[in-house]
Amino acid sequence: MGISERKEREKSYRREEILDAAQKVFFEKGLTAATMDEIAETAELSKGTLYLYYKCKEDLYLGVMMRGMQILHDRLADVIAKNRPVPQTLADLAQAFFDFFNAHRNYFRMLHFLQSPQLHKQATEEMQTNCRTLNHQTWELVIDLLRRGIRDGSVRPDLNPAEVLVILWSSATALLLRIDSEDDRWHERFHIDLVQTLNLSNALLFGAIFTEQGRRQLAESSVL
Amino acid sequence: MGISERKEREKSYRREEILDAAQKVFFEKGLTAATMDEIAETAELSKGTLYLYYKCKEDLYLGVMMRGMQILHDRLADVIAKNRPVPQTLADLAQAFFDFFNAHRNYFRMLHFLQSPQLHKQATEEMQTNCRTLNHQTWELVIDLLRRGIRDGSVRPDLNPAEVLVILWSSATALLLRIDSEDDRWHERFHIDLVQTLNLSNALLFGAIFTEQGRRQLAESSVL
DNA sequence: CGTAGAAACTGACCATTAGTCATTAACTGA
DNA sequence: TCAGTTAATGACTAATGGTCAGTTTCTACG
Repeated sequence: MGISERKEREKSYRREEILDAAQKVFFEKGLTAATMDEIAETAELSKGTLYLYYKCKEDLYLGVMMRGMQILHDRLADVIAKNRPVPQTLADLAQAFFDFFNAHRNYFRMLHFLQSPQLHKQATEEMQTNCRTLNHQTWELVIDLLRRGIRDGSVRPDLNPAEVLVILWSSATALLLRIDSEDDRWHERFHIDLVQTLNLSNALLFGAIFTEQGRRQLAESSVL
Repeated sequence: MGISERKEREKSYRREEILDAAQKVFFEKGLTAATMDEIAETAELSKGTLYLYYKCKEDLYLGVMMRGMQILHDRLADVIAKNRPVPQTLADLAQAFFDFFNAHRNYFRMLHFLQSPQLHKQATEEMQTNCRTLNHQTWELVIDLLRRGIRDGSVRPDLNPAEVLVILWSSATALLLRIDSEDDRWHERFHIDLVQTLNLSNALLFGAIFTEQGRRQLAESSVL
């Protein structure tokens, strides 16, 4: 019978509508300053209704955050799907991450929520698991790429791909975070441009994880 | 006249007592879950009195955080004061940071507060400035060391010391943050030990920023 | 139709808590 | 001893996350 299906559709549509409202408010105010009353008003619903669809404020936040994670995942998957040589693909991934950072700054700022137990402790286990699963999927994409690089001789075979991933990912996100919040200060105080520093960091790490052949491949394609 | 001086002493002593109480509560509960009432009770003062000494909850938090930053600063300064060769000193600094992370986990967890405008926006400008100044001082220590390394030929002269600092600092803190909150998950899911990964990260970056001579120096002293 | 029952929705209400301020207590100096 | 200053108090306010009894809307069936 089609009615229960329609109900399901409406229900998940309503969930998305609520996320739309939450996103608007979280983007403007951040987690703490955003209020459930304002989200309810933006969604043109009563506060009580929000709680029929999401257990708590933090779950709403994670819901919005997952949209951002999905966008990032898709962008990176696109890059990998192009199937260019591994070294060039890694450079493209770094660029895609940077593009995501610029195009979706508000989502980027939410991504660190998962990192701090202090903050996400209140979210439901289920929501946290959903986020982490998506995270892991994205990481697996890159790990697979690194494995390919090891097989084709462009990535050092003595390195564990998962270790390489977490090193690249951590240093990139840490520097982007600084670019987001401290770029001016580093410019004034130390006369450096953190975007340039991010490129340097990637160059240093790429140089360290590629084989001689991998470095040659990257240099050739970068020259063009 | 000695009385006004004694009053000053008592005032700053009281400020420290309040920080002691705040520290205890923040360590146990974190910023959000800690309440001013509990801090007041722990300090055996009324809540109103807290606000005579600190403008807001966030200032108290930053006050406690600065204690941690000072400890870290002192540890790193100690290492640098030993005046070992630059490459070995950098390795020692990495180890000292890791030791700080282990010995003062609660302080470490507070350090990321400054990074997120969402969070520290409410703290007074003055308190934020104090924190950043201390931060800069610590960074200057390392930048000076890197300059020395460039002069003595152990660090690549084509790199900007401030850029090298922020790369090393960011990747180290980012990995420590993951070790703190995600070590188990990385172990289970990807079968890697993030502490080992941190060492790998440092090794890769050191290899990339040292000259041939610097790498030799490090290898020699590490062998011992 | 009409109605019983289910599902969706509401907003007044509660509990918690950051921050305030009029009042009180303690101290100082003459 | 006392006027004036400084320190401390805690009842109070406003804001806000979350709840739930009651209302409305929808569905299925006689």
